[in-house]
Amino acid sequence: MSCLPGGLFTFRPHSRGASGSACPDPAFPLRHALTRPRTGAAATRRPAAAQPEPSHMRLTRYFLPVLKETPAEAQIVSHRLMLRAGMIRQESAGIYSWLPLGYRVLRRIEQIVHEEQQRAGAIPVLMPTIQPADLWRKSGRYDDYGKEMLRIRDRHDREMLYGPTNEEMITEIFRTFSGSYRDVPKMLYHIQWKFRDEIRPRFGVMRGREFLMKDAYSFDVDRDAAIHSYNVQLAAYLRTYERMGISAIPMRAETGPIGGDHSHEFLVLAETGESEVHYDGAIVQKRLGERAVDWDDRVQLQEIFDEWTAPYARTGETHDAAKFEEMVPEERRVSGRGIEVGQIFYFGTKYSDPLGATVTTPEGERVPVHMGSYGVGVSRLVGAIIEASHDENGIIWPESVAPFHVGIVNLKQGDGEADAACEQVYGALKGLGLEVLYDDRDERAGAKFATMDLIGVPWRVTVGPRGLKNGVVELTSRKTGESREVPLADIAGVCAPILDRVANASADVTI
RNA sequence: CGGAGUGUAGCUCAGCCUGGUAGAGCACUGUCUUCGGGAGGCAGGGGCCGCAGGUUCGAAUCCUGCCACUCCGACCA
Repeated sequence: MSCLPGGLFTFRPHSRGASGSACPDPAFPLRHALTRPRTGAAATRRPAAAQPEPSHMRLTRYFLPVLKETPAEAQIVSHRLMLRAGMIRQESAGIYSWLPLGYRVLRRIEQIVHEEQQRAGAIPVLMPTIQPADLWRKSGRYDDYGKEMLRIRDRHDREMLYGPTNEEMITEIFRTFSGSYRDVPKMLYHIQWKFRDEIRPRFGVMRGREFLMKDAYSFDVDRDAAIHSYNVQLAAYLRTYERMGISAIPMRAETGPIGGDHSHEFLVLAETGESEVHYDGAIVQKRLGERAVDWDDRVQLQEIFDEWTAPYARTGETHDAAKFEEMVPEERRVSGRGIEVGQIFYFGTKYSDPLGATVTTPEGERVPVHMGSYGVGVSRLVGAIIEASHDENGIIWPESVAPFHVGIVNLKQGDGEADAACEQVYGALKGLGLEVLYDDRDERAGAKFATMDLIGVPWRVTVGPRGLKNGVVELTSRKTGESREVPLADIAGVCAPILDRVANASADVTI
């Protein structure tokens, strides 16, 4: 069996249709907005004056090929909505182009993963997509991997492959440059495109052949140290998913030949999920929130691990009905479906042994390093978030991953007063540092509303003659549908909290 | 890889059974009327009917082969 990230994230839907669960958005920003002081990093880190003006934030200049009708091939809701919202285009079975809107979301998710990995102490690298076959012969996996591995030959007839995962390569990198206990602990990660030649790709980006994935690898001198690295990644994942506005529950996973309880899959609850899940309903409410984490504190990280793994939460594979009933009071027992969006794994010396990745201990003994690997399905998350957060009109993006924070709908394009008011709102929101999509097309109101709903922009400012007569515009939440009139001059103040929330958890790191 | 389908305009599809030189809606262009939830009229543009053979006076239509895509299964585990 495969215990490796390369074997993760297959997807099989259970049912079609309605939305599942996403974390509720943070509080509606309208209340108290005018009196609430600006807080957080955003106010200082994004000087408005330094913002260039990308012209593509006006819809007439953007590339947003939305479809009114649903393409025939899309079976599940996230696939349908990604096609309709002009996020992706299929180029071959399981292979997609990311169009501007989809690319924006993908980059946002990727950025959050980068920030949280680095916050937790992992170091970014980038390994190639193409690998030599010899490396895989060394680990013995070249023949094991089968037809899922895309094998190619270069002009000199050398055997190469498009990487389905990178354990071999990262282990070689570590082995080459590290030899002492002083060189550990180390945690390296990369976000790279991978290819698995699935027999039957389906469900859009949820189970493509080419997919973007974060893989982190930890190197430690012994098991205890490796378990700490594992706990660090678990906490980092909790932060990562919370920032994306989704609830991904760590569930005990199969550990294969290594044994122990150190593999967890993170599942987003959604009715269309591929995995059967059983869990203590109380865990859904748990939040790491703004808890200060000392990433070197083994005790604290162990406590976080214990806190999140104590409640019963398992997939169908590891489910134990008797234990479930014993551990969880009946009213909190929940069974449903989930989409796997990450997996963390401690695998000891499985690769360091055959590949000879050792360090010398203070006592002069050469020992193989203890490793773990930690995957996040970056491109898959785009689909998973949509599965967990949509309605009959389209996508409902959590603020943190939304392609645009605010959309402006001009109800009477070409009308001097409406145009001027839109420009004023547009300028004010951009000035804050928010990313704004201004629908300046000469379209009817209904078409503009439908587009904004479909692409899931979390906040919409509606500007029309009716409101302007009273000097107000309308601010509407995509998620709740709740609206409120805002004096034109106050729009920036009212929207400021959005930026605070979005930038709130953003770490001071660069790639 | 087994089974079942589908390839016709940018998208959703009809036409194929029963061969006679290609259609609708949406989208697009122009125009008029509309204008707070995907409006309506008029006038236009757009297709080597997946590819290659074959049958026929004549093929989108019938036959053969190939290719691509989709669905079910197996696979992922």
